[in-house]
Amino acid sequence: MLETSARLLRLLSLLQARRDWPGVILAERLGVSERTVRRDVDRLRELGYPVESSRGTDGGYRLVAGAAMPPLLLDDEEAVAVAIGLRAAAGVAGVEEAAERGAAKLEQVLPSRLRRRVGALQAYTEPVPPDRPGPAVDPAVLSVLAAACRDRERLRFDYRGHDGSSGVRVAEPYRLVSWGRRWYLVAWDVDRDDWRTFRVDRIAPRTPTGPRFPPRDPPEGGAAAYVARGVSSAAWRHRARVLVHAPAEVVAARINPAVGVVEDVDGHTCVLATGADTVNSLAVHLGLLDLDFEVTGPPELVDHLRALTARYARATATAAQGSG
Amino acid sequence: MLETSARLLRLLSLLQARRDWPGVILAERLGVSERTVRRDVDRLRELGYPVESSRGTDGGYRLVAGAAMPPLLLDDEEAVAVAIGLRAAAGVAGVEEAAERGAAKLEQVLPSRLRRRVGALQAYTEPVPPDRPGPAVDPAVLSVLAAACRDRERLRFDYRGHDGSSGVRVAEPYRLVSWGRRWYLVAWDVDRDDWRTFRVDRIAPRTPTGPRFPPRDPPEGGAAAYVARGVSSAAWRHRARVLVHAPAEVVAARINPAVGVVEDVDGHTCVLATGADTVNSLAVHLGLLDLDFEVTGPPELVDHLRALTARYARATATAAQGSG
DNA sequence: CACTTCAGGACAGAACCTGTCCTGAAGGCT
DNA sequence: AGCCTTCAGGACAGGTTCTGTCCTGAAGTG
Repeated sequence: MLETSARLLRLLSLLQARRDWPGVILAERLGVSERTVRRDVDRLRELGYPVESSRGTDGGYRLVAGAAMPPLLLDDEEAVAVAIGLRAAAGVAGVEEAAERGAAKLEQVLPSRLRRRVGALQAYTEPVPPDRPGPAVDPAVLSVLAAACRDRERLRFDYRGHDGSSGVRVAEPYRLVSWGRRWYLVAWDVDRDDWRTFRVDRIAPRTPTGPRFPPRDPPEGGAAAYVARGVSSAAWRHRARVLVHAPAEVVAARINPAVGVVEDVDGHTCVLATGADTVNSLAVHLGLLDLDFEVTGPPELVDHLRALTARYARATATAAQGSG
Repeated sequence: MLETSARLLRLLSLLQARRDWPGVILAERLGVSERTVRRDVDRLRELGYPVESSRGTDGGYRLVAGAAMPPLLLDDEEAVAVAIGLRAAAGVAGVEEAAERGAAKLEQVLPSRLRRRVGALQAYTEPVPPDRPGPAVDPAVLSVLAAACRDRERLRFDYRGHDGSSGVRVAEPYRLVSWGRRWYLVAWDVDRDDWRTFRVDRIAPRTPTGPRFPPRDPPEGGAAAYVARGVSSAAWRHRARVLVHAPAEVVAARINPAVGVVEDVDGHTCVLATGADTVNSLAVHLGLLDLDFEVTGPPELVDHLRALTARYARATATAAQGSG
């Protein structure tokens, strides 16, 4: 009977909406006998959607994850949220194609009143156009790498250099990190006996994975900070080591870890190793520290700081002297 | 027969995956007669999921949006994308609760191999914790406002001021804008005869909506820029009008529109009206212009610029004089 | 006009569904 | 241990639905 099919969907919906349902409540909600509810639960199970049950006080039924994705029964608000979210997911490396497909699938069936709401919510949610996407990353590769991280299994993979050459690397993976537009793998490079960061889009894993390895102390600050330091500094065209007249922890608290590394000197001064894409950015951002500092090099930074000093001096030359 | 239910879900899945299916192909895919396919299509229709059809060459069936959300049949990759997207959607004002519910619903049934993939993809996708959420916005209010914008219908609403008072406003809505953690409505205020920006969380719409109105020239630069100018400047604790020794278009090209307004003076100088939360930020960011400028007030800014100048001068005092 | 496709009735035969009634079993609390 | 809560599932009668086959009708397109 068609009502059987409809009821199965409603049952699935109820089971998705909340964890535990006693059979008698389900029978009330579905308008059938408890025996029929038990039959329906069996039907869901035969369809591949596992329904667990427990007896006794506070017993009941609950839907759990099985081997297959069941149909997703969403209410109006949730459907809107999924539509919004799929738009956002389209910008995430590794899932953009699936997100586009999912979005198309959803929009095809979204009731018009919900589609209007999605349109409203999406309007100007991201007023600045997203950066162009990074290199395509095969989701299967990400999956393999993620599993190796979790299971602490040694990896062997072909790794393409930026010059096009390729070599085999052996590594003990620690974490995957999404930074900016790219995915990175932070791993212990077995041959180099040190931590390394690998671009995921340059990795071609070899199978099978290798033997398991014991956990290792992670890089200082964790994988994200490690990648951030390596990636940002790699991108900088201008670098400097600046003596700051303040304790290291004060300086560290004022900067984003991606901006630089702070090294203590004598407890009340420290060195900030930092950089930027332009010498002006570098010079100006030092001002954001709001702390005294000294720069002795590189020469072009010194020159620019002197020019900036002169500009700031001219800026206030016509202002009244002193102030209340 | 249980197979009827299963087949309906498979049919729904096929119809969601692609636009047009001739009946004979569906019959092959589902392993039934074409007559049964027609019965199944009728069953979907009775369940509230409209299936359109067309006859003749290139005819076939397609699923369209109806009054209700059908079950969403996602493949593995799409399910991962939805899970990722719902996490992202949880940060969007107006849908965070529904997104959390949707995410919980999905994770409850996501097969474990997909859950691991979601975990991998989400790892460090947003290394910086999101700002605390803005005021709750009723999605129904957003929906009403969005519909009024689309249909160009005059609105009447109760509007709470920041001091708690409330008054009735009459406006011709133009756009909804999400800026930072809040939603804004940009509308023509009928009584004030000018554009205004309204905080959506302070709006209580009155029904019914009013008469339609003809389209009006939008605010300069569009609604988002309009909100950006108004909102950023409202938040600034320190403001300044700075004379910049460069043409207005050069200066405008170097700043984010949210940072300030540029007014031409004489073709080769202009005034930048800008601001920041701290006097140091204001002072330092003027340096990012990389252009000569003059500041005559306010006094605390002048003082700080002089202090900054002295700091920059000290910074290079020990460096070698001159450079190649 | 010919070919493509969907729409849907009629029929025989097969299969399924439901509510009722009942026994059995497991979990938790006293 | 006993009692109460819940799920598990068989047996049965009665009723309903489903399927494939066959067919006519209709609409769209070239």
